[in-house]
Amino acid sequence: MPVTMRDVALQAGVSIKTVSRVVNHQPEISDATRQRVLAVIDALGYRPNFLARALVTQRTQIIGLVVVTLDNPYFTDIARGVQAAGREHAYLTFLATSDEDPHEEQHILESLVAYGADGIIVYATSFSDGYLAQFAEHFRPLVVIHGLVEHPNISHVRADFEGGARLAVDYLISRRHRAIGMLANVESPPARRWRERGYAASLRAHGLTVQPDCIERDLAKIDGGYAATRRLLTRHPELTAIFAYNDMMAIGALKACRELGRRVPEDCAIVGFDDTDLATIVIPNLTTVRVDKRELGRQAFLRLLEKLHHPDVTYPPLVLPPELVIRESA
Amino acid sequence: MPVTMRDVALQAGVSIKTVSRVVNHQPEISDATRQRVLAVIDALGYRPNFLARALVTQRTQIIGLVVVTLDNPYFTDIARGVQAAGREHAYLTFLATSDEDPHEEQHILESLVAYGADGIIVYATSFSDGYLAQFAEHFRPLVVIHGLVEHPNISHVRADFEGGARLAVDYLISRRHRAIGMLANVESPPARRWRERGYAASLRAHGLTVQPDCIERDLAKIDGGYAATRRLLTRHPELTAIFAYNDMMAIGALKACRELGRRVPEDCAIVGFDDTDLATIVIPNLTTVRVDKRELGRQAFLRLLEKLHHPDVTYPPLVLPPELVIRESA
DNA sequence: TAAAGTAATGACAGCGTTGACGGGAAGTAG
DNA sequence: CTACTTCCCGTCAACGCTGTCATTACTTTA
Repeated sequence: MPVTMRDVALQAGVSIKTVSRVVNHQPEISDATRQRVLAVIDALGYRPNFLARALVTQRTQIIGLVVVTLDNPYFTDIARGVQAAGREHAYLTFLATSDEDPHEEQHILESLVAYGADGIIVYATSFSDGYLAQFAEHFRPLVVIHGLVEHPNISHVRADFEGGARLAVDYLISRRHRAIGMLANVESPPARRWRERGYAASLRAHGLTVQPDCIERDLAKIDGGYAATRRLLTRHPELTAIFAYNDMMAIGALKACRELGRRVPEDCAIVGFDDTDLATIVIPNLTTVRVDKRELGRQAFLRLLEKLHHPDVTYPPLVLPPELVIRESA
Repeated sequence: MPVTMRDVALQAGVSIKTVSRVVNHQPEISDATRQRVLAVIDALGYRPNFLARALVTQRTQIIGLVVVTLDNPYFTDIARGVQAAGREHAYLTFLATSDEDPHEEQHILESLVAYGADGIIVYATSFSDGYLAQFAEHFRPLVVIHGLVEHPNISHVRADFEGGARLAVDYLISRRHRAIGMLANVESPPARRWRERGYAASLRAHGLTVQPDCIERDLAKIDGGYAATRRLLTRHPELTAIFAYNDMMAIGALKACRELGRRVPEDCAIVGFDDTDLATIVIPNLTTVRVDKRELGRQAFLRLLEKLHHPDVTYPPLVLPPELVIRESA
């Protein structure tokens, strides 16, 4: 059914190779035959078969992007950054989500290599660290966003979460808050608790003591933020401010405060993280730490491209600086 | 670098075909050789090359899903539905966004067929209608969500937008609203104005006149909803209710009302559409028309699967019934 | 005028896999 | 003991394309 080069070649009275040359814009061909072949291609509706091409060239011009979930606009923004950058360099981005299922994540990675993706960008989840190390062993260019695994095949890109957290907490302290709680992600293993380290560092830097039970953990979603805030505020009613793991949790906190009759920011200031689009649709608008998500995605792609062209060169991790965005919630 | 079947075959002392049989779980093989081959596969870290396989079998087990944007959670939910259903049937879903660029959308479709996607699911945009018709001509199974083009290669899945709109407006009328405005999508060509038809039908059914300039158009985003509402409410201060094209526009309307000093729902009731996750994070929570987005995605995939197995059978469009969700904004 | 390009095309092999078919060994039946 | 199965495995071609090299037909240069 599908039209192949052979069909075109037969019809145009040239060799398959000549058709190939036309399709690939190779110069060593006369204008006359080029036109003739082009005409036949058009008439027959020929489309090159990338699979076959990829099989021989060993390059697919496809890169894979694996993220945990698309629920959080944070990830869709990153995806957009990657896709846009990829597009500019004639790469097609294959976006796949594991839906928080580590098993599925593995499956996706395997499929990606089986289909010959030229490179892969992974947003690291707590689950994948161990697996990634071993995966990098048998796979080519890999860029990990917010990853921890050191490996020559892996390039790293991240935002300075710790610095961002300091920004947030410093600000709260500058606004005379002394009892500041934190909403953390239960799923973060110790090594990934950058925000918590920033939170603690800021408190200490201002002579405040860090109380571990002022950090409440839950899923990094709206519901998790809601539940965590209720628990935190019942245990520590004296808190006047909360620093949240991300905007999702901050929004949950907002909801909890409303239910508990605490005005935001008067009775309880709230600072989020990521500066997703959600930050400006809730009331009060979220004061939050902005991460340039598109840039993160873009840089991830560029790093990948770099690795694609120069497989042996190793770059230091790229770290993007976050920025505090002051709005209404704190 | 990559390990091929040939390598495994050599190492195991069997033919390539035998390795192939093991990899594909074919029965006609003795347990002894199977174990031996398996051992070598493991030792060498062999991974089958899907590209090569696809080239000969003419099936990739990949389906493409093309949506306009991932900004609106509406689309990510649909994507999840498709991916989940695909997973169950051993299909990998390739999600691609055109970012509202019709040219890019075309490019994506072409790439998808070039890479041999077994089928494609497209969420129709106003731009693609004409192109899709012609595309369907030279491409196999295609499922279009909310599409209009009739073609034997195309299956249709949609939600009953018109019915949903009637639900919303009927409800507003039952709450004694008589002056009801609507926020519409500028980009919808007449044929796709299901919601507007539902809106008009409901008004008429209740003996109310439809005033065309009570329908204000803008981009179907938060900002668009905001701007449209400001225009609408200055032109028609008498309106006591607004039916919005989707939740995004409804959220924009919420913001506009707040700025204009109109309380929601007391001074101006607002009904959204889609029931995305955003509906419950804004204040007041959005009364909206629920569309089962995951189910929409799931059904789209199932339709595709059906077409894959029985290319000639044609099914009538599948239409999902929406449902009114009453919350706080109306 | 012969030697040496140069430009345009074709022949051929191979990318890694599978489908179709073939054949030998072992088992079963007559 | 022959004939017919069944089981296991191998050979070969092909999927649609590109890289390499050979070939032909002209030019150009000394």
